[in-house]
Order: sequence, then C-alpha cells, then structure tokens
Amino acid sequence: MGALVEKATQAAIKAGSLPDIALPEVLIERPRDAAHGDYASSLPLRLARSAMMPPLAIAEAISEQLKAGEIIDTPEIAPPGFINLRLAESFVQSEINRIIEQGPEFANCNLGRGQRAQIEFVSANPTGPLHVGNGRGAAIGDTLAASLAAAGYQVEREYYVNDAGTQADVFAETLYARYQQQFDRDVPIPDNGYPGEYMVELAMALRQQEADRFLAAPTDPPAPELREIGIELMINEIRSTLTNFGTQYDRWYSERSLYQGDNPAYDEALSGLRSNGHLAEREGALWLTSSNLGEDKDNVVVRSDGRPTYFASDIAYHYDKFQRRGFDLVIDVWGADHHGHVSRLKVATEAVAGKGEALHVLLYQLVTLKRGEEIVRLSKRGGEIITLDELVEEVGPDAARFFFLLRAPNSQMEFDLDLAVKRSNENPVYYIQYAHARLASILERAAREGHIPEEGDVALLKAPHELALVREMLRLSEVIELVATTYEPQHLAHYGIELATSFHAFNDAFRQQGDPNLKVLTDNTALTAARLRLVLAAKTALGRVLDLMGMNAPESM
RNA sequence: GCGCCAGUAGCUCAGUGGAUAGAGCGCUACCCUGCGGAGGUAGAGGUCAGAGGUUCGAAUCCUCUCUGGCGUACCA
Repeated sequence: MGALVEKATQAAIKAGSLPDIALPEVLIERPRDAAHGDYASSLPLRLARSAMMPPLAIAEAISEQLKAGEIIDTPEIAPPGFINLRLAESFVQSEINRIIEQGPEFANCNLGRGQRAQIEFVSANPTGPLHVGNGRGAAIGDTLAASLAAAGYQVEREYYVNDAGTQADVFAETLYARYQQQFDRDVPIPDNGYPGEYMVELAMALRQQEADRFLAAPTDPPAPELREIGIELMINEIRSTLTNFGTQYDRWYSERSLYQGDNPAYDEALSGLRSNGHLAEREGALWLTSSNLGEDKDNVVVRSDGRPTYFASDIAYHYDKFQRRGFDLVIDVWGADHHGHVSRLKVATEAVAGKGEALHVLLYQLVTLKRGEEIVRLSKRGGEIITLDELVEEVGPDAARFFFLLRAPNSQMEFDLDLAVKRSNENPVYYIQYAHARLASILERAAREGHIPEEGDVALLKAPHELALVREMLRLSEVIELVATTYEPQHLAHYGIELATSFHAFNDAFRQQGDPNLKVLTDNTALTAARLRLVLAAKTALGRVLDLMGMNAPESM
C-alpha cells in the first residue's frame, strides 16, 4: 500500500504537478474511524514544507495518480491533508479464497528471510518450581517465537539451565540436608538454603529413587552426583510444568556444558577477550574492563577464589549462541529484576562476538498477584509461593497464557487470581474461543445438511458486516509483522479480541434482521455456499491467532 | 545519590507523531430467543500524573518535577 502511494507521488513529480523533492518513508496508517477508509496516508502533510505547497493541493496531485484498480477504489482527500484509501470490494471478496487456500500459513510474511533466530526464555534456576512470574516469561517467549516463525525466521526455543554456580551449590546443600532428615538425622538446612516444602518432597523422591546410597557423614559436602540427580529431578518438574502450560523447547542448554568438553566455550570466549585487551587482573580477581566500553564500571568475571561469576557464564553462553551456533538474531526474555545486567551483557557480546546489535533483551515487569483485595508477594524464599502449576490448575493454560499476553511486557501487571478463576464472560479467553467454536459449529451443521462451501462464489458477499469481517481478517499479517518487529506480543491478544468481536457482530447481524434468509445457512444454495466460504476463512484466521498464542482452538465448548 | 521501567475512564489495561483518545469489567437503556446467549447496539464516565519545549499536528519525541516498581554484589 505504501509502495502504491510512493509510486503515485513519483508519478506526480514526473508529471510536474509536484516539485522534485526528496520523499520521506511513506507511512500508511490504519484509520481509527472506518469512514476514513481502510488505509490513510498523511504524506501530503509531511511534504507541505519542502514542497512549499498547501497539503490539500499535494493530496490532490498525488491522488490524481492513484487510479482505482484491482486493489483500491478511487482515493478520497480529507482536510487537513489526508489521502484515504479504500480496498475494492472485489479485492476484499477474493481475499476470502486466498485465506482458505493458505490455511495455517495465512498471514505469514517473509520479514525474517530465513534468518535464524533464537529465543531464550524462562530459564529460571532449577532450584525450585516455576512461579506465576515465570509463566509470564513463558507466554511472552513462546508467542514471540511463534510470531517470528510466522514472519519468516527459522526459530529455536531454548531454556538455559543454571546448573553451575552458587545457587546450584546451595540447592544441593539444602537437598542433602532434607535427604538426611529422611533418615531421621537432625540436620538443619543451610542459612541461605531453600526452605520450601518442595525440597522435602524432592528429598523423598531422591530417597525413593536412590535409597541411602548418598548417605555420608553429616558434615561432608553433598556428593556431586546427588546434586546432578537433584537438578535433573527439578528440571523434569519444570519441564512438565511448561508442557502443561503448552510450551515446548527445542533445546535445554546446560550452563555447566560451557566449561566442559575438549574446547569449552568459556575458555574460547575468555581467551578472545584477553587477546583483545578486555580483561585485567586486579585485587586477585579477573575483570572485564567494561568501563573502556562505555559502561559505568568494570565487572568481575573470575572471582578471587578462581570460580567464574554468572556473568562469565553468560558471556560464554552468548559467545556460543553467536560465534559457534551462528544465530542471526538472539532474544533473551528476562524478568525486569535483571535489567541491571542488560547493558554489560550487550557490551560483552559485542566485544566477544561483534554481535551486540543482534542481541535483544526483552524485559517483562514482574507480576503482582492479587487475591481479591489482598496483594500476594512473589518470593522464592519463604512466604506464599503461587506456582505456575497451581495457576494452570485453577484457570487452565489458555486463560493463564492469554492474561499474560494481554499486557505489554513493559507494564507491571496485576493478576487477580479470584477473577481469573471465574469461568464467566469476564474472562476474554472464552469470548475468543467461543467465537471459534461457533464457527466450527456452523460448518459442522452445514456439512450435515449437505451444503458444499467449495462451490461458493464470494462475489455474492456484499453486506457490510460480511465485508467488515474479511477486512478484520486481513489485518492479521500486519499484526504478525508488528509483533515480529517490536517484540510486543500483546498486539496479538488484542487483535484476537477484535477479530472475535467482528465475527460476533457478523453473526448477530443476521439475527437482528429477523429474516431467516439472512442467516448463513438458508434455502438459497448459492448464497449459503458463499457465506460458508467466509465462515471457513474466519475460522482459519481465528484459529491461526489462537495457535500463535499457544491456545486451543476448540471445535466445541 | 545515580540508572532503568511505568503513571491513560470507577477497576484492569490497549493505543505504530495524525482526524472526535479506545477495549474489557462494572453501571444505565435497548436488541435478539439464536446455524451455540459464553451474543449484539447505544449511553454515562477522561486535567492521557504536573509544568515547559519541539512540530502543521503530541497520550506518543525532548527537559524538569511528583508518585510507584526495580536495579545499582567477587548473588543469580
């Protein structure tokens, strides 16, 4: 559409009705008000200054070159200088057939041109069950991945398992203490350990699986194998939580593997930094001299006791993502409490792989939980933990995902557990899924009654509410492109509501008119078949939206 | 202190520098009794936190102030 306007503008310059001026990027808007057409351009307003002409005269000159054709009708000019474009009716009608033909590929685009994108999300420490906040990260990351795939990227989903480092040690110590308690030893958990009840359950599982083979002196550190098995048990739990939530990963990437093998990524990354002069030894520790790279301060990479920091792992990990695995685009989805880490990781990634620009860290603000009026704090250490499993148990994965997706990642959100539990129309997820089920129901009934949608002629569809529904479907490709460009999945959720609204309005319009011939299924075979084409296309589009959000598209409810 | 993110209707929140700032819930009045009512239409409700600035045009960009959240570790 933008190209159309640009071409017309250049033609106007050639024809001499506009002076020869440089064109800015031609932006096309979707007007809020349907009276302003399907698309609008404010290009005349932007050109007014450099062309030294009144905007309306420019609009006139451009629209003279915009002839009505297969795609658009004659453009309209509106003060103070808009050009309003309306899709041709025949074009809108023919799009119904295209949607049906494309099916599950409908609204795909080639923005990514086959580039490889990696989305890493959730990646919570395997030291406890996932909580509600992790669910937000899962919904955002998973939907972003699906949207990027729809936009033409080759996408991999990855979970980074923090199985090295201090927290994993503390986890192992806690587990060991709980394990010993299973054998009636009076051993306390460490001061900074994990007090949650789930650690007791984990210890019971460990005892059941391994009997007493890890029982050593109470003062001994836990066996390395106990730690491995413990983390594995925890990861299995996390994996099953995410599966319940509807999220599958392509890869679970071990932090420890960065330090293992013949040629560890960690060694390679650090020697790269060293040879580029980005490392310095000081106070017995090894520092990344990030202050030379625009950061406020240097950061410790290897502690004075020789153990690498979390930051060191992250540098090696991103070195691996870019240098070894060659991703073109990497998105890390993190909770906002990690935002202090973003800038230095980007700097380090640039220094170690020259890819700082290809790394995008998407922060989501933390979730505040409410039970009615009461605020529930999220805390892994003591206090009330609402796990993601509990949430899914209460409201189902679809409702949970949808609520998380409905809010911009950058906004702090309130999740009212009491409200989300309600199975009523206060919950917009039912509104959308219900629309899909109604569409399915119409098609099912049509098949039972022997209607043949394949024979429908879409040119028979002329009612405003019919064409409005198609117009709404056509927006999906723009929404996918928007999500894939801005990394803001909430647009998809809002679009889902709007598409469902269009369908409900379409469906209701027949009822309001009270004429049995105005339903989808009527005695008029030709018209019925045409409307069934529309219904099939709508089901295709709505199903696609639900699929991108990782939600079920029910045939019945 | 410094830095990051927010502040939009009673509540929860959308809003790519464009036309009269929107949705859901709640409230009010209607429509429809259905191919699935978990529906539709309309109305009331706004100092877009505040003050300056840029622009033909600002909720949107810039500066300052206020409020809230988070960060500012040889934790992750």
